[in-house]
Order: sequence, then C-alpha cells, then structure tokens
Amino acid sequence: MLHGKAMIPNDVCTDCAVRDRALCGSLDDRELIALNSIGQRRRVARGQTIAWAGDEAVLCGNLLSGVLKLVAATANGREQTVGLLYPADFFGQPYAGDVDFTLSALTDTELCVFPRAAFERVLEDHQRMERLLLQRTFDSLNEARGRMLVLARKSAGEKLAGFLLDMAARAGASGCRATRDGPVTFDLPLTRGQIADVLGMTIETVSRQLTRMKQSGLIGLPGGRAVTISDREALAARAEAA
Amino acid sequence: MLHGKAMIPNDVCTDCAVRDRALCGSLDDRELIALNSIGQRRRVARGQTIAWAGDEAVLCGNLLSGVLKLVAATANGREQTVGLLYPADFFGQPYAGDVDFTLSALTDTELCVFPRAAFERVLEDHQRMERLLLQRTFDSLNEARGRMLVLARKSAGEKLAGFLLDMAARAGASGCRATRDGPVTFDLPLTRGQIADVLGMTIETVSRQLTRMKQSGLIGLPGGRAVTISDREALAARAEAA
DNA sequence: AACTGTCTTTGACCACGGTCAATGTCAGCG
DNA sequence: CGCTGACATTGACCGTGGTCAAAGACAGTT
Repeated sequence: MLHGKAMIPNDVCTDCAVRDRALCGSLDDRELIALNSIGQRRRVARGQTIAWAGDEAVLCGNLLSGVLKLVAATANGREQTVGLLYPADFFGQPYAGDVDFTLSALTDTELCVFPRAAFERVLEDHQRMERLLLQRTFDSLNEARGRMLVLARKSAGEKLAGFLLDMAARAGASGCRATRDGPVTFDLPLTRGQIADVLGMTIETVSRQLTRMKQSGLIGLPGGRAVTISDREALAARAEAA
Repeated sequence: MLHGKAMIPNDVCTDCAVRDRALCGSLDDRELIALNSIGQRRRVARGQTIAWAGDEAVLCGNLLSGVLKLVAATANGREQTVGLLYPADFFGQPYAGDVDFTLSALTDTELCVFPRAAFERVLEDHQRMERLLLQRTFDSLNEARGRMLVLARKSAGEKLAGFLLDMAARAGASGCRATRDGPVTFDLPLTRGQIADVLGMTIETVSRQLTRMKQSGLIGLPGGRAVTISDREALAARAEAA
C-alpha cells in the first residue's frame, strides 16, 4: 500500500470544493471512493425545484455552490421559507418517508446527490458520519427555533436588521476581510420578495424598511442587490430594539 | 442464562411508564440495566426550570409524565415558546456546548435524567439508539419548521383553531375514545398566557378568539381549562381559512 | 432603440392584533 | 367569611404592517 494516496483516481470527491467542511469530511480517502461511486454531481439552475413537499424522499446530498431554500406552504398558497442552505450544507432526510418541505434553488447551484437508500447504508457503516449528521441536525433545529422567536416576536425593522447582519457575516466569511468597523459592501443572493418569504413579511415592507435604514444612514443601497453596511453598531442596535 | 429475564432486578427502567415509546425502547433488558445505573428519576414541579439558556449542557433525558416547554427570549425580554415536550419525548442535546433554550415544566412532571457525558457514551455503544435519536431530531426539526409557517403566516384564529385540534388529538390519544364526530371535552394543560407564548400572540387575543369560537358554536368552554370541540369540521376549516 | 418581463419603490388606505385599563371569576387560606 | 393573588374576559384605542395600485428601474432580446 505504498503510495496509497497517489493511486486514488482523480475523482470528483478528492477535488471537492467543500470536502473539508461537508459531512464527508469525516471519511478517509478509501471511504470516499466508496461514497463517490454512489453519488453524482448535478447542476440546478436558479428557480428550479429539486424536491416537492409530499414527494417520496429519494434524494439527499451536499450543496457545493449556490444557495437553496426550503419552503413550507399552507393549503391556500401562503408560503414561508423555513430554511436557507449554503455550500457544504447537507440536504434531505435519511430514514424519512415523504418530503415535508419543497427544496429549490435560489441561485444557480451545484449539488452532490446520493440516492437516499444508498446513503443510509453508508451512514450505517460510518458511525462517525452519522454522529456528525446528528450534530448538524441539532444545529439546524436550534437555528429553526431561534427563527421562530424572530418570526413571532420581532418587528419588521428588527427582522431586517438582523437578516442583513447575518448575510454580511456570511458574505464576509468568503471574502474574509478581517472584521473591522469600516463600511462593508456585498451582494444579497436574494430578491426583495425572497427576503420577505424568509422573514415572514411582504415585499413592500422589506422595501420600505430598507429605504428607512438608508435614510437613517445605517446602510447604503448602491443599486441592484448590493448593500453597504455603513454603521454596524447602529444596525445591531436596531436588530434588538425594544 | 435460563430464566434470564426473571433475574433482572425490579429496577426503575423495567416498570417505566414510557419504556416502549421512549428512546430506550431500542435497548434490550441487559442494556437497560447499564443505562439505569447512570440515570435517575426526578420530580419537577410546575413552573420550575430545569435548564437555563446559556448554561452548560449537562443533562439530558426522557420525560415520563407532564408537559415541558422550551422557551427562547430576546435580549429585551420578549419570549416565545419554541417547543412543547410530552411523555416519552427526549430532551437535552448530546454533543452540545451550551444550552440554547430555557427548559421548564408547564405542569408537575417526572423526568428520567442522565449526565450528558455518560449518555453520550451509551449512544456510542448503541448505534441503533443513536439512529433513533437522529430520526427524532429530524422529526423535531420538521415540526419546528412547520410551526415557523404557522407563526409567520397564519392569523390568530387559524393559529388557535389548529392548536386546539392538536391538543384534542393529543388528549384523545390517551383517553383514546375511537375517533368519532361527537363533541369531545378535555382539559388544556396550558393557561391562556402559555397558549399565547406558544402561538406568538397575546393573552387578550387568545381570549377573544376563544370566545369568538364559542359564539360561533365551534367549541364550548365549560370552565377552568376545559374545552369542548363541538364542530370539528368547522374548526378544521377555520384552521385553514384564507 | 424600442419592447418585454422582472424586480423595486412609493403612496393611500385600513384591518388585525397589540396595548392599556377595568372588571370578573375562582381557588386557596388566614 | 371575606381576603388575596392568579388567571380570564371585555372594552376602547391605535400602530404596525398588509393590501391594492401605480409608476420607476433595469437587464435581456430582437
């Protein structure tokens, strides 16, 4: 087994953009080959739906690039985005029957998908990976519960201020200019309508709150999807205002 | 090992009220003894708090009787109940650092608690149990997301109608008179204020909506915490009203 | 350039539900 | 018995944010 590592074919997993952050990071090279044989890459264009609520749960996998959303809907068509997924996040539900929420692409995305049944077998053989999935699921649960508080008890201004800070942190994590106070500019990956779906408000209220923040000097709106955080302090204060 | 079963001491696990429904149902008698040695029963009175948000996560366990609530709070004191726990439900978060939400007793309760670290070791030795926990956590996540939809997009009347149907189903599961259409009466385990905390509204709105439903003949309010579902059909319709 | 569709902004209006306040009900207890 | 405290109900008022409507900005296409 000399040069064992060098003998691994240059398959998709070994040059995976999210390998160290995704669930599969818990596997060694040999195990990755096995996993690779059941998975495949797939591109999904912005706006396309990957799985519909009510469908049988046949797929799961990792998000490689782009942003996905999970949407819940009432019988009469009202919608609420109940989760956003970013690169290295896992999607799908092992051991489930039907899918509960519609999964679709907010931007053009790249996925690494597995048949659910085959993935379950991998989980059974890799307790470490199953444990990581459990931890991630707990984290998602905590996040969902935190968002219940936001949806139920925060004002439109507080919701939006908090959302912008979240998005700034996430954008900063990639560009990663050290956390300093100066104004930061980034592009939102969501339209006003999609933001409204996430925060439980309407397009109009999102728009009005944004212009209010701009007028107060908290943010700038250079155009398009771009946002500038001009006064992070004040924005954070507004996110927790009484 | 003849009469193996008969030799098991009459410890707390073997006569546990929720044994077949709780997580430990995945263990055999021998394993139960091991688990039993690290767990202990505890009574918690109505209103008492078991763990505060921000504390180190030191405990987990199963609820034996009564109802628990998980509460999230904003920096300035607004509160939202983000989960209700019923007998046989698991609480706590293995592999976590700090507790994210305050856990307290809505009614007098009986718990079966384990030190978190010891429980984690049990999970490591019992993959089947860890898998059950994963499934439960997914279920909780789906429930939390479903409630995000309710909190963000449903009117006060819809929220309350849905809540009453939930509670009736849960009460019926115990009393278990076969699902028929006739009026059913049961006691809510929550005060108006606690219902408001769960549904993201105020005491006053809960009260007003209840009297409206009573006047419409959907329900009866015999007094105290009791509720009568007089017209389940109409109540279900109101839970999904446009 | 003009046309199209999508997204955004802004205004006018108003309803749902929150806030404040008073009163009612009931159990426990000195 | 009449307190007391917790919980519930009802009313009056009003603000936040939803609805409806119109106009503006912008990218892509022919």
